[in-house]
Amino acid sequence: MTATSNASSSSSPRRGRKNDPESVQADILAVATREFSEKGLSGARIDEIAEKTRASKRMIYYYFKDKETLYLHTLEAAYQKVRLQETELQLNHLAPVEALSRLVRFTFCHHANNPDFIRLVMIENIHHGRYLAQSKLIQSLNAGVIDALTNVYSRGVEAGCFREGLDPRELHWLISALSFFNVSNQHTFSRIFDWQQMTPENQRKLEDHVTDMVMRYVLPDDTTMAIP
Amino acid sequence: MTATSNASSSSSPRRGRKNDPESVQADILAVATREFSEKGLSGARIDEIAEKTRASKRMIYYYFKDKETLYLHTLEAAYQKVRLQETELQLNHLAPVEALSRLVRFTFCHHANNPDFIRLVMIENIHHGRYLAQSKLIQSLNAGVIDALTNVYSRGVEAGCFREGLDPRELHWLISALSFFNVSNQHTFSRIFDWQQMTPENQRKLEDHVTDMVMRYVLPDDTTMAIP
DNA sequence: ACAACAATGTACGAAATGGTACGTTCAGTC
DNA sequence: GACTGAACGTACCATTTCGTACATTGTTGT
Repeated sequence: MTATSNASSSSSPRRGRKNDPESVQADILAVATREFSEKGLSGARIDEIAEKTRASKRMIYYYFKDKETLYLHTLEAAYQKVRLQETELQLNHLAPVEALSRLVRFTFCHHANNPDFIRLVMIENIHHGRYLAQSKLIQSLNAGVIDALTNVYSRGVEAGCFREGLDPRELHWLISALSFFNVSNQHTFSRIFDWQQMTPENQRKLEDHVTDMVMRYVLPDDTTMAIP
Repeated sequence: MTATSNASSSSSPRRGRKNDPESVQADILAVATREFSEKGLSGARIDEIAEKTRASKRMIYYYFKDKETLYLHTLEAAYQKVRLQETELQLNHLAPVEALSRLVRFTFCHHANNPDFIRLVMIENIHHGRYLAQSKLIQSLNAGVIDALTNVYSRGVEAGCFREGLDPRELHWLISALSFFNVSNQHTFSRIFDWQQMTPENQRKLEDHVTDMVMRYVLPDDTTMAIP
């Protein structure tokens, strides 16, 4: 994210060059991400984004047309970044039980470490997913997650270590719900129940419990517990 | 919620009366609830609330001082309404397993039927729970939920039908997470995974799976499943 | 009946905010 | 080195939006 950066695949060093459009766009997007995720679509201020950017307000409209379009780009970039990290998980060469518990723990930690993304998704849900609906990009990005889980689950069923009859989409729904809620509702939950849930210790506990919960749900009824 | 309503304990019919402050306040609060839960704190417009109210904009500031104060009152009223419904559950005279599954199903359905409340909580979390922190009222309202669950759980442990070592607060966290996510993330989840999760049929399925999941988590390891 | 206070309507002010008009500089091309 | 289009800066406009000043009507106690 330094001054002489370069986006996309083609790397042009841009030594001593004054104009650097890619880096300007990336900078705007980075600032916009923080701003939108902090204040929401209606709460974010273009002027404030402009101030915090190396560029000027004029540039925001030059590259992104609209406040709404900028928001959409922000959302797309956030999903892209997240899904990129997810594909780095190699679950195929792990045994089903280890693969699933690893996936759960990864999702839990990943969400915890990307609160900006979580907040953007919350905000997008407040807007009834209207902007996400406009994005063909995001739709296509997310097929892989279900595929990976379907693979792990069916391997597990075949090996007899998972019970039959579960829908991978619903399984993903459960894992997402627990990992998402951990970040999304941390403030109200902490304050109401006077429980510092974001301390490293309590986060470790919650990660264990969430993993435990998913495994208990998937394992056959007669399995004795020993969750990785 | 008709014109001739009456707030608090003292009931004065207010026949043929022109001024009716209680009803005006209630009306403003009702409209504000819809508006804030739909658009958020920064997205909501006082002028729009005023238009949709029987009263005028002047009255909003007369009774509620601020946009922010109005929002806080809205939040408090929402919590109050919700917790009131929750206390109607009588779990004491049910066996632990039935009591817990009933609590889970109730929470799930309750959240599903009160999307406005869910959205207000989402919005409040976007604001880091700053307004909730100012409200002594809400803090005090919520102790009862944990108490009820603690009671059911410890009865279950004593009867040998629940396993030991679980924290009722964490249990409540898990139940809330699943029930909350079902509403809060319905839009992004439906669109991304092309799954109509809010159809009555899929809601019934999810309710069963959520209940199933909680019960499997709480029941001792050697229990054979037959979830109510 | 009348004072005193609560409740309400109308119109307006001041600041914030999304967006643009217009001009200037940079960098590659012939 | 002139030309062209992309990249960028500055100043500004129009509208929205929160909030209020001021006037008016209703209600209650004595």
